[in-house]
Amino acid sequence: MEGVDQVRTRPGGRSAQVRERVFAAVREALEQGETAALSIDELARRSGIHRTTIYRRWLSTEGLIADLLIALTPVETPLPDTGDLRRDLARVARRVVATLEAPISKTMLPLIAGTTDPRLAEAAAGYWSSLFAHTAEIVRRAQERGLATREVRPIDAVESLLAPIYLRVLVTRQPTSRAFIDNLVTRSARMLAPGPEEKA
Amino acid sequence: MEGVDQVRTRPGGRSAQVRERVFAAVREALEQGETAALSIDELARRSGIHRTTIYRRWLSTEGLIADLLIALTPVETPLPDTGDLRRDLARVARRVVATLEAPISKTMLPLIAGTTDPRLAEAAAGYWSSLFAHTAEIVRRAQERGLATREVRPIDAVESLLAPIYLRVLVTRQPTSRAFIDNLVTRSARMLAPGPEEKA
Amino acid sequence: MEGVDQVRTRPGGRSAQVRERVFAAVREALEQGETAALSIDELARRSGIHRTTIYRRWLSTEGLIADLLIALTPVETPLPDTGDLRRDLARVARRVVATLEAPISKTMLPLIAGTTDPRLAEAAAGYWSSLFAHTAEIVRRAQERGLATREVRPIDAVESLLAPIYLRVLVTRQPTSRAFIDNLVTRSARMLAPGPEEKA
Amino acid sequence: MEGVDQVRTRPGGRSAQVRERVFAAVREALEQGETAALSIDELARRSGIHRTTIYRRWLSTEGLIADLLIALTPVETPLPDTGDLRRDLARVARRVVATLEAPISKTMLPLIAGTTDPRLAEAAAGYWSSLFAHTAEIVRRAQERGLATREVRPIDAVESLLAPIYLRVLVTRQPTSRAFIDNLVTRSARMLAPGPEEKA
DNA sequence: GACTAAACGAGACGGTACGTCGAGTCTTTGT
DNA sequence: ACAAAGACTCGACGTACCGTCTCGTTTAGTC
Repeated sequence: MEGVDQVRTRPGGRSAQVRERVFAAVREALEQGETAALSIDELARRSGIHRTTIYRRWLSTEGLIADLLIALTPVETPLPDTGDLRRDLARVARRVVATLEAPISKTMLPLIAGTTDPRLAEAAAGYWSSLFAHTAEIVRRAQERGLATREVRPIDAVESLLAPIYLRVLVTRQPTSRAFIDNLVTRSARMLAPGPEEKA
Repeated sequence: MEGVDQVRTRPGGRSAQVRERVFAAVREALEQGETAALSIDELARRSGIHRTTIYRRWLSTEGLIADLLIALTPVETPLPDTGDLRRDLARVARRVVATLEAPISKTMLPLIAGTTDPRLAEAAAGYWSSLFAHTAEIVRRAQERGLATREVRPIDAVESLLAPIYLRVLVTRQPTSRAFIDNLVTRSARMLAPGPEEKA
Repeated sequence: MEGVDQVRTRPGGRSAQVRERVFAAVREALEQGETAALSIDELARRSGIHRTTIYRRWLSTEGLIADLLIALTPVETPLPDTGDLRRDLARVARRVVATLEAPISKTMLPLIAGTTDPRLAEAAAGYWSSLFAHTAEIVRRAQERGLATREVRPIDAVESLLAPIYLRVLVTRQPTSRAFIDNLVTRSARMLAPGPEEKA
Repeated sequence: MEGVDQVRTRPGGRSAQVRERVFAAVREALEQGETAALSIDELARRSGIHRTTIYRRWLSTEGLIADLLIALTPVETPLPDTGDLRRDLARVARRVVATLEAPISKTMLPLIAGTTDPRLAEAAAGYWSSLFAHTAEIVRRAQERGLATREVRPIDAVESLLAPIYLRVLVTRQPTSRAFIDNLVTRSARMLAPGPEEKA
């Protein structure tokens, strides 16, 4: 789980430091939303690491970001478990909104959406499958408690809950207001409502 | 409905022809998925229109695409109306999948997702709000027939139906298979299921 | 006779000035013998003209030097005509030595010797054929006066006179002393001595 | 007199093998006329010897070539001695032409002409002084037989004979045709023709 | 039908970034 | 302890596209 540069044979010392300094420059650029600062030239300038070194290790900006993304892969943050499915869903949805509105995501998402680099695409796919699978636990618990239908797979429910958020942020650029989230949770709750025969 | 080049004082003749030839080049590039061919230089080469002329009229690639996107705004295609909500939703979903999988969308979507150009963002927002509002008619009809709850706004139902498709195409790059669509429609149908008191 | 950029359509304007400033930088570098300063990057720095502009106009250092060389092509300097062939030859030889010992030649000759660029090779060939043809006049006059044999072509005589100078400067790096020149002239004089039957 | 790599402390072992493998790579590059293959990187690649090793032993490409040139210093090839000075001169001239036209010379000569490395310059100077001194024997014999004047030093005669060949190959890039050689020999013969008083 | 102003064609320029290559230095590793 | 391996800095290469500029040339619409 070392990222793309598997060949890292000399973990101690200069190489590791190079890696860190370049990553720092990338993070800085992402946080500031300065897409232009993600050019290799500019990253080299900011990190103090020479252009050719970056090329040698990562080949391209996208490889670099893929590598970084892997490091960012969501630590298994504890899920809300209030006993109330709606409340749990709302918390998760708000958390995702907060994440997507954060500068680093605002910058990164379009990059991921637009890339043709397989490494970056794969890293991103991994990120989301991991996030969704983890979050699905909420629905699974609700199913076990008889609070959610078993006719919808937990991971699909999560997809339906979160997809509209991504749509608004990435595509239609509509606001992700409080009211929108509430509405979204209501819809998910309806989708997950147990049928009459499941209530027993 | 003049597009971005409001300054167009001489609609007839050469100017119009210039506009068409450049648009044709843009469309061609989009269809071939050749992002590189969307550079002003390459468009100039392909269209036979001089670089400076393109700059004068559109200022940038994004302005150009915004202008084109406006022209592409969905003609009000007839909606399916089979009397069966599930079937109608499935048809719409499949149609959207087909559109998004088409080369021109595959190329354009990331551009839209990634742009910072307000004109392009606005043109895109207009495109989708128009598409969604139009499609919502299906749900509205179902509500009138008592086949769908009135507790979910038609436009929100459409959002929930289509958002996962965009998510998969743009972000997670999961397949948009037949099974996925079926599953999606099932979820939407559950969301729209009339409550017991609505059935009367 | 405008050098390589025959297309120069705007002689009075910026283009002409660009040309001059770059040439000045090249001349400066040649005179200082700083081969490294003949890199496009360094010439751009010194001339204040942008790298890409130089590439556009000359494609490479060698094209540039070829262009410059054409401009340097020997103005038809007056030839010595003392009535004494030996003395005339000596003067020409010394003049060539002086030219070759000048910093600009010292830098340029190896470039010409080493180039694979056809334009530079051609420009150089032109330079020398012109120089030799011009110088041959001395021998021609001597022939007319009966002071030199007609069995050696004037241009060959010049070649034999001057070639050892080039050999020493370029290849063997032996000194081109006064004594060497005298010796050289003696040899040429012997080569050109009229046969008994020509003396009449 | 082992060349530049004075550091060679272990003549029989690995060091000697390294030397040979690198030399082989240099020779190969010279013969193929691939100047680019004379870079340290490429030589390392071809020879299988590590870059740093080459740096340690020779410091630069030029040192390496100087070292090699010393090894190539002309074995004392037997001189023609037909009793006919003209014929002998012609044979020598043709042999030199053949040498210079050989790929290895074509590649090496410009390097020598252009170098600023004193070791390489010295090695080259040694090569030519040895070649010329050796060849001068032809003229010396002719003098002893009364077939050539004593007023021209043998080594100078050789210089006059061969210099035009170098001039054409290196500088003016004129052809070194059969006719040219004949003409050249004629001129040298005239230069060496004994005076009336020497004929006795 | 000639005139005028907008639009277009042409092409040079300065500028940023690209990705690559070779030179030469310095560090880590293995023996 | 030392040489091999290799990661690093540095700078040049040649190219692509950007956006700007100055000219000169159509051409559309008007008087």
